[in-house]
Amino acid sequence: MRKLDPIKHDEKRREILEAAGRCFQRKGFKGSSISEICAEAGISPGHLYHYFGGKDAIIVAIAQSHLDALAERFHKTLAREEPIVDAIVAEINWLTPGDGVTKATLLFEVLAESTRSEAIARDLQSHSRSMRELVAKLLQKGQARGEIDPALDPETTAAVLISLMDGARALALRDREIDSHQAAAVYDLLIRRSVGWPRPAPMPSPLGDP
Amino acid sequence: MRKLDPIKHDEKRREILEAAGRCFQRKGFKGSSISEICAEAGISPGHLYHYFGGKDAIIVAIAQSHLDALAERFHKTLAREEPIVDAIVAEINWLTPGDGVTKATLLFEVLAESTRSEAIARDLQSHSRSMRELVAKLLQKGQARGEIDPALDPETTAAVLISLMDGARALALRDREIDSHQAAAVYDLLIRRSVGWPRPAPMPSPLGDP
Amino acid sequence: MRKLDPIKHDEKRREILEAAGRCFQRKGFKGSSISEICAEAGISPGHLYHYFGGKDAIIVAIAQSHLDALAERFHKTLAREEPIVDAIVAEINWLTPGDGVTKATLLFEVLAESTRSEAIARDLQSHSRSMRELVAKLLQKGQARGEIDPALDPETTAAVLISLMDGARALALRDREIDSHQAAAVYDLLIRRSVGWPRPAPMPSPLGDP
Amino acid sequence: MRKLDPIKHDEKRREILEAAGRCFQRKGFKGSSISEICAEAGISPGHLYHYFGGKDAIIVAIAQSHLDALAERFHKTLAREEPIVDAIVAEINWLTPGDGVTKATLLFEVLAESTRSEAIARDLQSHSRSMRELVAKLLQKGQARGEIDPALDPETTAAVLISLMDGARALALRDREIDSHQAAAVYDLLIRRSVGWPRPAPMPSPLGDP
DNA sequence: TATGAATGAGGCTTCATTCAT
DNA sequence: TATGAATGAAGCCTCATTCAT
Repeated sequence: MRKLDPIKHDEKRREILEAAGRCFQRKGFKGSSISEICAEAGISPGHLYHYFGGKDAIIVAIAQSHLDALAERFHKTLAREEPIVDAIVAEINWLTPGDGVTKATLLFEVLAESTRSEAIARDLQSHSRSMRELVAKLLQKGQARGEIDPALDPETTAAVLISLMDGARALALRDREIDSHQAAAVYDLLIRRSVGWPRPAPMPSPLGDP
Repeated sequence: MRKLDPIKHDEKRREILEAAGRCFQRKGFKGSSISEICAEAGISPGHLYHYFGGKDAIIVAIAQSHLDALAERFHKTLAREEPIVDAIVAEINWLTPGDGVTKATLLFEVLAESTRSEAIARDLQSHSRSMRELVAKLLQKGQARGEIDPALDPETTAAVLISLMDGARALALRDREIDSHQAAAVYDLLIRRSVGWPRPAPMPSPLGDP
Repeated sequence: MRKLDPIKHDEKRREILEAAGRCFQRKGFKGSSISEICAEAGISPGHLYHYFGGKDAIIVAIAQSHLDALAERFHKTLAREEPIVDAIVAEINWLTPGDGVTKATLLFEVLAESTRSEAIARDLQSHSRSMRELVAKLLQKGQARGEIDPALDPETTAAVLISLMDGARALALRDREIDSHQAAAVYDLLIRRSVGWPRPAPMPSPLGDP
Repeated sequence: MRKLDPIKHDEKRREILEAAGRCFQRKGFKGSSISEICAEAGISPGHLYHYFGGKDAIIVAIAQSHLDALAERFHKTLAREEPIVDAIVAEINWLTPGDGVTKATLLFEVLAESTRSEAIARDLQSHSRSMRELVAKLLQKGQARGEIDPALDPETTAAVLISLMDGARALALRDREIDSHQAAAVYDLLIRRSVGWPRPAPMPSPLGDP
């Protein structure tokens, strides 16, 4: 009846969300049942409905919180004030080790679900927009400093750079036999060579050019 | 006495698979029910089990056939005998128009499911491996011709290039407000600058450098 | 907070079991559907699964409880401390009236099912063993008292005597036109003459012998 | 359209019936599906309906043919013209070896089903009646010859003796650890002592009586 | 005679959700 | 706040049966 402790309430909500996240990672959104989530969270099914309006609400909340978590990670990396290119490379480096599968699953779940759920689509897009704007701003700063090719449209380039991270996640699932450090090195090179400025000098052709 | 046309049998199987594909695209693997699929295919629920052992078998078959379709598209593009870089860029260009959402959904569904289904994981990886090997071979050819940076490891580079296509698909869902042609141009530039050889000369800074 | 009455839980379980027992008696194990059982028990189909893991679990539980019931009846009869032979005869007498059909059905269902279900086979055999051992002990006592032929192996004889009760149940189904009291009298005579000791004197032939 | 060969027709029917019998033995009446039976018989489901009106018809036919087989066995034993008591003992001896389980299953299936199917109930009772009458006649003959206790009602005694065989089948399922030969010996003794005439002299007490 | 495609009802079970306590 | 009993719709699948060939 009375809100005894709104802080505890939020904490419980978070606990449930974490339990749900583990379930969803293992079995997917539709594959996880409310009772599985309750078991994982150690609460009763009835109780769960004090914290969430229904399964869809949980899914939306998980999608949000997962996107939040990714954004937060990214913000922390950016906070180190390195050149933006280094930050992106660092993110991709973080993705590549063996637990890439685990890290990637939920995002693809969210991407797929964004196709069906208007709410998730909105979340996804607003998150992406804010990350994109952040990156764009840094790119502009880099352009001002002469570190980034000024010919690039910051917004579009930002979107593409971010999409590279999704690609790296896909790679973790697709090519489990590819050495992750080598892959990271290729990404690094790919990014530096393409957006960097002044463009790195062409390496002398191994065949020798006159 | 009369063994009835195994051709018709295969055709029906394909029909059902197509119906299932449409459902899965709309509602996802777990979100599509057998009866929805049957309705879409215009058959009775019982009948479906003459053609597939169960829902999982359908999902696996769809995953396979979707990956096959993607591979086939890619092969066709490669068959044009352009430089590999152009082929990849062309693929990404194909992805970018407005129906990108539709084109992307099933792949993410498959990526997510590969986390849970051993069979799908195997399919995904073998498909990826064969695409990767193909691209790697072309990269080597390009290196021999002096079109591709010889410093790059072909296999790893191939994996990364392919992952760019997945990234482009993610971009279609994430950033629906980004102009797809501009994005394609950025991808193009990104790829050419990084793997191309002889490295394109640094463009003169638009700001003018002394 | 409040763990709800485990007693009520058990009671409900028993209620469902009783409903299932009635269904199984009417239609057999495989012939009774979960929804029939639910209707008989007055609960919803979903609810049944809070109490039983599945239909097989119900069948096993019914088999157990039916065997328990038979054993209990037998124990009560034995508790009257009559000679063992009288007890067996009394049991057979109880079986013979017109409702013999009803009484016999479930047992044959269990016997047939014991062929297919390892769990039921185990139950059946452990129940039989314990009844057999009980009877064997009483036979030994009878042998000590000179009431039972000491040449008989108690264990084997016990098994055979118990099997007579199954036979009597079969008779109820096979020969509905046979007078049950007469049959009981023949069983009585059969048992007394064969295991009794001192052997009853040969009756004088009614035809008279010189 | 035309009955090409009524003999072949009957033969096929028998083949199907045998296949069905094997299925029913393994899985029971309700537990065996038409398609299992078809697979076992090596025919198509549609074809089966040229020989039988439906599953129930097959069950009834199997029940009949199983009862027929049992009766035939019994007739053959009786044809040896031994005393009736020896014949019954021989039957029980045949039942007791280790494959008793296999031999018993179908009969219990039939007994249980006779509770639900009027047709099977009729079959069962008419078979039992005819066996009973046969045995009764032999008992009367034995009484005339002074081999059987003349005090026994032939019809009722016959029913009871036949029920002993059912009991022996139950014993095979209930008490798999009981030595079957010993059990057979006890049955033998049980029958001889009870219906035999002149009654075997009381054996001297092993303890010695004054 | 023989096949196997086709049906649709119904079986078992799971699930999201609600409600009394 | 917390429980778990309770519901009934729906999901996957199997089945007996029919029909065109």
